[in-house]
Amino acid sequence: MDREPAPDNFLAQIIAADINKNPNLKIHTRFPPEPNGFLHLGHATSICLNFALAEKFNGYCNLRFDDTNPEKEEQAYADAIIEDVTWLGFKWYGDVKHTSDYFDKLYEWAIYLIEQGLAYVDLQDAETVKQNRGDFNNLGTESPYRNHSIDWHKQELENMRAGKYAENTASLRAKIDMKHANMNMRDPILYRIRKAHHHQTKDKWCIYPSYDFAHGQSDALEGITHSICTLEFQNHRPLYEWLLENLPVPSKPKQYEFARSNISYMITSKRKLKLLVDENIVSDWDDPRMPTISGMRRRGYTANGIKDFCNMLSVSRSEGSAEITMLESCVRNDLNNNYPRAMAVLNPILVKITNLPENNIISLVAPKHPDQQSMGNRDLTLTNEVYIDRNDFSTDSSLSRKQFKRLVLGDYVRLRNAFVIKADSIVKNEQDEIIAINASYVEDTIGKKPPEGIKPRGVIHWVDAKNCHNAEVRLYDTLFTCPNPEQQDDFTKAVNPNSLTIVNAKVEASLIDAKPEDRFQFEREGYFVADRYNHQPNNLVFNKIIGLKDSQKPK
RNA sequence: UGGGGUGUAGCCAAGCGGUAAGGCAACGGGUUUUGAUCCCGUCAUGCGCAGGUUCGAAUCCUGCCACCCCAGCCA
Repeated sequence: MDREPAPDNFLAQIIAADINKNPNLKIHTRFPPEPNGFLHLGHATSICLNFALAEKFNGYCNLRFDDTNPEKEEQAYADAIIEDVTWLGFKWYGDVKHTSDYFDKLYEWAIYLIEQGLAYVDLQDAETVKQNRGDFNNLGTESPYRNHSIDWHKQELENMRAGKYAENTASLRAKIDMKHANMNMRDPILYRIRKAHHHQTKDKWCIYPSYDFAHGQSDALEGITHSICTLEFQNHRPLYEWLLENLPVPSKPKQYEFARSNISYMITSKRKLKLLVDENIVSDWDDPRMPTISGMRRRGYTANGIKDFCNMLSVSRSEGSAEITMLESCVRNDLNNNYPRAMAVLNPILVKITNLPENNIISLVAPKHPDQQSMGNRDLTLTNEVYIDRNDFSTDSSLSRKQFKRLVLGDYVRLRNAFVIKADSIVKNEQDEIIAINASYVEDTIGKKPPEGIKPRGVIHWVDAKNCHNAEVRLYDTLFTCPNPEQQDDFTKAVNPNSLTIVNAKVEASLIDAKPEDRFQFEREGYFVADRYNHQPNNLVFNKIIGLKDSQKPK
């Protein structure tokens, strides 16, 4: 349970050194999602990193929506992101921020740059701009508008803002170097025309700042000290710094990049995730098989399990793919330590205990957790009819005790939290299928060792057939059959046809009190959660979160 | 192809010139009324490769190799 604290990652080391140099430094990070989709596991690592770093160094972490592209963004996504971050258990500093909160300031700075001779309006269309940028092997060529007068550029920027130009026919560009080896420095676009409705600024603007022109300045405006992003932005850092250097910004944040890991058997490409939803391969973005935060939540993964995983992954600059077993281990660990046990039979077969009177009801008390008495107990009843799992019974008496620690015809087994029984005979239907087992119980074995000579093969779970509930149980497996679906030519071909199986189970009586999102370990089966949306007192629905670790040897 | 990055066990990863942490996985064994948990143990003469510097190199130098990112008015 108590893992070694992870050693400081390279970012924590950088921050520690910065604080060492300047003891008054107040660390300020930020998580800056674009509200254009649902958050997934990849975002979780970024969230955990930013919030954890701020907390570790007694600083702050902002939540800022990077909303510079009105065509892709929606308030509904922003709302979902807020819900996810909150569910993970993080509290951002102050109000939720938006890059769009700074549009006025950004526009002012655009004019400033023109006045400094460092930006210009280019009236070439998008295609021409692209052509003239050159490529890895060919230098770019300067725009004919590049050296027009400052006043001309100021006027044209005003014209852009006033809506006098169509989309892609004019843009504001930084005047840097069309021969730069870094393509991002070849007079990057600062403002482009988008005649679209923005979920925050409505119809106030028809020109929008690019990511590059907005991000660093927003960081500076918020007093961000360490601006952490993923590796693909490395090539943007020189531009990030160029802008902060040439603008009268109130602070000088520093950008650092880290590698975001892929996880085996998962995809985190937004486009591909969307395809799964659109093609009805999954029910929605929060389908329990999805790697989205909301999907994992509905699946029953715990926020602490996910956070432990992000911590365990650590932070580096080398990209790779983590095994899903790491995530599962963290989730299982949290679930094992902190959630109560119950019994549920997924594939029931009736056992009649023939030496127990018909109307006899035995009351039993079982701990909710084997090693955490503080969780208390639960009540169970036991009558002459119980259900056990079909897989826990065999007529093959040649099975060794080691191979099959369950009920075998003619042998003994203990019913978990109850007495020892012996299977005496089976009942078959016309199709020659076993429909019931006749058994007898061994007296005085509740909470006690059986008498000499009686050695139960093992312990199996059960539910009282006369006092239990039906429940729909949804069993999940990985959404993909291969470990690297993202690398496949057609990832939909790797979709696991058996990623969802629904069974009708019998669950112990106490589970009638389960509330949506309550989690349990169904003993010997795994961890389950009452479905967030479909579970009701008159319609019990449980999702399998994850199985128990199973060291059973292959037969 | 020009530029920017990264290579330590099956996977993630520490290591910052003094003789390879930790976790996941796997495999042995012990405890156990969950084939779980828990506990013990095993698991890199080796750090992408080849040279060099040094008493000493995963760490420094040189040269290779592999992989990732960049040629959106996306972020």
